[in-house]
Amino acid sequence: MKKPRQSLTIVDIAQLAGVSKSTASRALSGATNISAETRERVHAVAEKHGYQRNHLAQSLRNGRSGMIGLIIPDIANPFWADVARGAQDAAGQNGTIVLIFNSDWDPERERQHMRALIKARVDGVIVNPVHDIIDEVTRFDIPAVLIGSSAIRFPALPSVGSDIVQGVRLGLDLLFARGFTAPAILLGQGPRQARETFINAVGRYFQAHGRSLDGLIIEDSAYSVAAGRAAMARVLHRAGTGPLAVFANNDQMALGALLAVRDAGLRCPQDVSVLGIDGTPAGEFSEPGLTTVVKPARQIGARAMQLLERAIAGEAGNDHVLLACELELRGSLGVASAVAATGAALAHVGNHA
Amino acid sequence: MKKPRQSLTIVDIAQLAGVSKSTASRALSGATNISAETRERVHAVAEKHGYQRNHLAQSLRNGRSGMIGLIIPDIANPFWADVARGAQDAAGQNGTIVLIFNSDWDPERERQHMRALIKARVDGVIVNPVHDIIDEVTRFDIPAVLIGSSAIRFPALPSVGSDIVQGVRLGLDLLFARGFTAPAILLGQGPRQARETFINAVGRYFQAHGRSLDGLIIEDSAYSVAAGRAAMARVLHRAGTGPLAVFANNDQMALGALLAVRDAGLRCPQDVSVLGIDGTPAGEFSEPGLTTVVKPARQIGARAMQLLERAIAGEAGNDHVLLACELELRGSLGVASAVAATGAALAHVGNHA
DNA sequence: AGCGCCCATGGGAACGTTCCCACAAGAGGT
DNA sequence: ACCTCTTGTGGGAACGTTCCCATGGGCGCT
Repeated sequence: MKKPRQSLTIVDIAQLAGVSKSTASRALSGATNISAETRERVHAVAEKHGYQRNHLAQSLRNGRSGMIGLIIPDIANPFWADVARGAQDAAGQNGTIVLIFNSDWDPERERQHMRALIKARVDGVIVNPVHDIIDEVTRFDIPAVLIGSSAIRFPALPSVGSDIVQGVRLGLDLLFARGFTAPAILLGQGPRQARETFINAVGRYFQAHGRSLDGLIIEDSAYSVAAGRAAMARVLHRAGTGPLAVFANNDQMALGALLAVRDAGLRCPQDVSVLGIDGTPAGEFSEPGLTTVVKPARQIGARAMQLLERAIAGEAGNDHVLLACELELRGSLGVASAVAATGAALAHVGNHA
Repeated sequence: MKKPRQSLTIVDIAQLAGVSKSTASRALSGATNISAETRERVHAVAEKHGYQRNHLAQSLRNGRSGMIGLIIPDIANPFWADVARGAQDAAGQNGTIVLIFNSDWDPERERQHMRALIKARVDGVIVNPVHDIIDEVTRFDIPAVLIGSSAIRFPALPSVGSDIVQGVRLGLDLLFARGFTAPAILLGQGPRQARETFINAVGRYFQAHGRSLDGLIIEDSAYSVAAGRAAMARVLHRAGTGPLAVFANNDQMALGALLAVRDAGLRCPQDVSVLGIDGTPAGEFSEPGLTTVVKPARQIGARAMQLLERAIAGEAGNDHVLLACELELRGSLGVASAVAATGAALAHVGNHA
């Protein structure tokens, strides 16, 4: 019953169906110039023997591997997992296979992975660049799409990211509507573009409202729960108590802020309000639930895949797509006026504007 | 400066280095029978021109694609993302590429992905089987390793999973130590093996302690937050108030249980204690933090990869590896004796034993 | 009825690599 | 000095597919 170890080839199928390998190839690849009857027969034989065309040989011959590479920081990070999932779903529709690599924010790893992808002869790559190391991409000039906020540094390549300006506007509109017109800002660490993009968006928003960032509490930190917790402790120390709100540059920091509030013996949202940005699933279960600006992770992956397909097809156009964020309202953001008096924190920063 | 679109081949490199393609191949593949001097020269030329051997051609010729397939339910699920990461890290050490596919718990998708992997000529597969559809694996007899609790249904194939019996023992030991000798049990839904494995482990534990499951509140549910929340509401209804503890068959349900406790106006852990199993990151930020039995997701992936490599190498041995779980102590599990009186729930079930 | 044309098919080359075998040159033994 | 053994190298076949080109038969057109 079981076939011998050696898998059968298209020549075997051709013989079994009584045609040449060329005809069998035409039948299986869905070419036009073949009679319906022959096509059926070949398909029947192939099906019967469980034959699958060798993708390697196919790729080698026609120069298309049907694979694309995806380099992200870490698949175990929920945001990037969602991006990957979006890309995979979009790719799966044409039978394209996605090769996922984790850079771990390490330029050297990124470079190694790039080489591996070139070796594997992927048809294109989607990269969240760690640094300015897109040399490899441009060097082998392979179709590429950039994802994430750092894409802005490479205007020559198409890119997809979340619309941080719009997302920040969403968040600040909500904060302002709730009466928090001088929120503290928690920022991530230095070199990556994300920090820059975020604080610029905040600045632009304030400018549009005839104000400046002067007087706002802006705390530098890092993109982790622990760092956010520590940073928030510093904020609370600086601000005193009162109807304070904080807008963190990612959900991890926001969750840390939640913990810091509790550490200080304060309540959220009664004493301090917290707003995050990302949309991490953990925000659903914190107490209170984290109100946050959710980035369209899955759509970013899907859209990047679409753009890449266009690039591979040679239809140029290096678009820079920014996808809209959405607000997820949970319990961590209260109302400033609900607090008895205009608190110290608000008064403290208010007179600078 | 920039090379023409057509990437250069080993023949070009050979010519440039003044050797034959055979020699160039030997130099690049690290074969032994070649002079050190020639090897250096070829390598230098290859490096200079940014040449990368065509992995497709390589694979086609020597029958090894250097790729393995990984079929998991969903990469966007943190547990499976961790498994994937573990497998990737282990694979990366030999330059093996991991192809990740999401079955979404759908047998039809699983089958499609299996076919895609066969087509891509992967050297082996790691599968978390949705159902009994391992026909495809056995049909094409490709080296395979199973992961997850359903592996037990396919004794002929090597497998890796978490040691549920040990994990449940860990959890119940803790519950018993805290004075909860009759915890309620929240179970996931039917067809999958996980439910069976879990409840059997619980039964075995009780049996070892000279008791039976009779009288325990066992609530059937599904593996989601919403389902866990609803199921916990039913448990609370049945049990009345008191020093109740609940052991859920996954963290999602446990998080739902936390919400249900709050819905009912009760406090955790003062009134009700909750224990989960999985180790989902969201459990860190719930209020209180979720005490849980964490499954060794990353190690499962890594170990499965090792086993698969052995299987590919032909070193048979279909081991069934079970990796130990660990306890993560957070706030959701209290102490029964801390409650004023022996509560109604405990008394209710106690007399059945 | 004859001519050309299209359609279905078959044969061979090619994709880029590795493997097998042959061969030359030098070393070492009798 | 001859034979053998080793070491480095080159030439060709092979992996399984698709593409290009050639061929033959049927059909419509003049």
